[in-house]
Amino acid sequence: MQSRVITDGPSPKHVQLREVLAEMAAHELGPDAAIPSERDLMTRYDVSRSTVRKAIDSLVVDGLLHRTHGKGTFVSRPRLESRLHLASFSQDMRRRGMTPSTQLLGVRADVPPSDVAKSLGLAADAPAWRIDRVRLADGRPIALENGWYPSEPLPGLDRHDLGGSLYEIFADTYGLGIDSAEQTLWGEVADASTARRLDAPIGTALLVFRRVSAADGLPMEHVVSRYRGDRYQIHMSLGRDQLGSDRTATEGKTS
Amino acid sequence: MQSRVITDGPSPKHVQLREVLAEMAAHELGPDAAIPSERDLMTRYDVSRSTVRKAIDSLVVDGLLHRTHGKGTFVSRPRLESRLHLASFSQDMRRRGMTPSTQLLGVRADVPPSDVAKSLGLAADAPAWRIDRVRLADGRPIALENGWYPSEPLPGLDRHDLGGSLYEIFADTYGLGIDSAEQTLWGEVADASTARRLDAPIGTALLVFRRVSAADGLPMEHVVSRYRGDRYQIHMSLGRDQLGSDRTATEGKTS
DNA sequence: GGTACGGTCTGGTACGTACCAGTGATTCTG
DNA sequence: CAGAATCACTGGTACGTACCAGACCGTACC
Repeated sequence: MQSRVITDGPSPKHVQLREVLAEMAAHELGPDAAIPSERDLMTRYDVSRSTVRKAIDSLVVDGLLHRTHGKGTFVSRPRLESRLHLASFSQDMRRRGMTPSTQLLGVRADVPPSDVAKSLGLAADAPAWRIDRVRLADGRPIALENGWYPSEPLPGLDRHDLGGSLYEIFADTYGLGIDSAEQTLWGEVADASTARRLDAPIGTALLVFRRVSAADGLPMEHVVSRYRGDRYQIHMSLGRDQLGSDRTATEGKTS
Repeated sequence: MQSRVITDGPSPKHVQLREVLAEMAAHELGPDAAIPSERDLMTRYDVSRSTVRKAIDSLVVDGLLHRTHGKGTFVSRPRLESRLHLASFSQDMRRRGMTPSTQLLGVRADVPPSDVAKSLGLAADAPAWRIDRVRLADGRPIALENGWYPSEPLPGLDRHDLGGSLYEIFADTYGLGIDSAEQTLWGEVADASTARRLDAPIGTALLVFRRVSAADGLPMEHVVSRYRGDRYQIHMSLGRDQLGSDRTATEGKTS
């Protein structure tokens, strides 16, 4: 077989070589097979070793190849990456055959703490809605939510029924569809007031989510949710797909 | 401030430079700030430009820096579009500019508990490898791993260096590429022995992952990892892709 | 037979050089 | 003064060289 020629052209040589090698790895060679040595490749394609190494480097970073010092460079088996698919609280609960409900603790307009204001892109003294809720499944408390929502794009939010999905209210009443979010998850231990709200002992393990959601690039929500670690689990499947694009499903689960 | 000197030493120069730059980016500089130019760095640290570029390359790959042709190289704001790799403890730590390490607590062949045996598809009295490890970042304990691995497909596993990625050993030595996993996450509170291993107070909040991984449909791993909830966070970025199908990227993070 | 030693593959590190290609401020020119 | 040309930066590509270090194999030696 004669090798494709690498030339000075529209794309850099190392990119062309990369494509040649990726093609070779995917078709002519199988997983665990060795690709030609670097010195072999440089004569075969008439490029320098650094160009060969750069091409291989990028394939190694992408997980297509892996190197072993002294032995060679080999085709990797497709590696694992994951993307998560997240469902809403209500959806999760219903999927588990449980009935979700919400207990509204309070709604009021207030000036949020500076970090919240910053997340929401608000001026330091701008007011926002503060909404505190307890989420329940089959009547048992699962999570405590402390949310802040900018008041300017959401006039009269406090006059709505806040016992259900806020996202539905945003979409139906204000025409604001939440389309992105940043979420951070960590562990915490319940303090006295949180424990009381969740009807749990002080010191109960909690899963804490902080989520900042946006509609059309505008932050609309800053919410911290504290889930009972003993009643709530997150489950995800990590599966292989194709190189660089894997998907997973995630579900909340109550026990 | 005088620059740390880069020398021929135990670790390659580009690795040393990488650490220096990661430190600089994280502390002296903030997001969007420019790092010194490549030619500046090569005189400042007395290394060649290719060494400088190699150090920067790896930080770019990890998302810490980004380059703009003609303008410079800049510190990235923590972006969250990178993907979660399943065996990514080390990579996640490095991405945060921390140095990962592993402390092996013990390896032995033993008969696993029935639930583990069931997960791994083993007979009730079949032996398996039990591997206990503490994962550290910058020398501080982050997670405690208790893993079980079937002994039949993994003969002599205890003779390998278990201070790094087990997945790499599986792939390189046994030709077993992990290609799927089921993972469950919940909250817990540290008991006495876990607390001791993690050098944390009893009652510390933990994030607990249970993962069952498989290669070619055969279960190869049952591992429970307990992360310190105060030092480890998971961050996910949720974006709407198509109607009704959200995608996310996830990465581990230490604080 | 077993061990030790080279030789020779492999990839890993590091140097230097040269030139190309964006970016943006300065300077020249009409 | 407005626009074009220039220049001094930045990173991007590509070359060549040299030597180090791990893996493997064959051979010479006990």
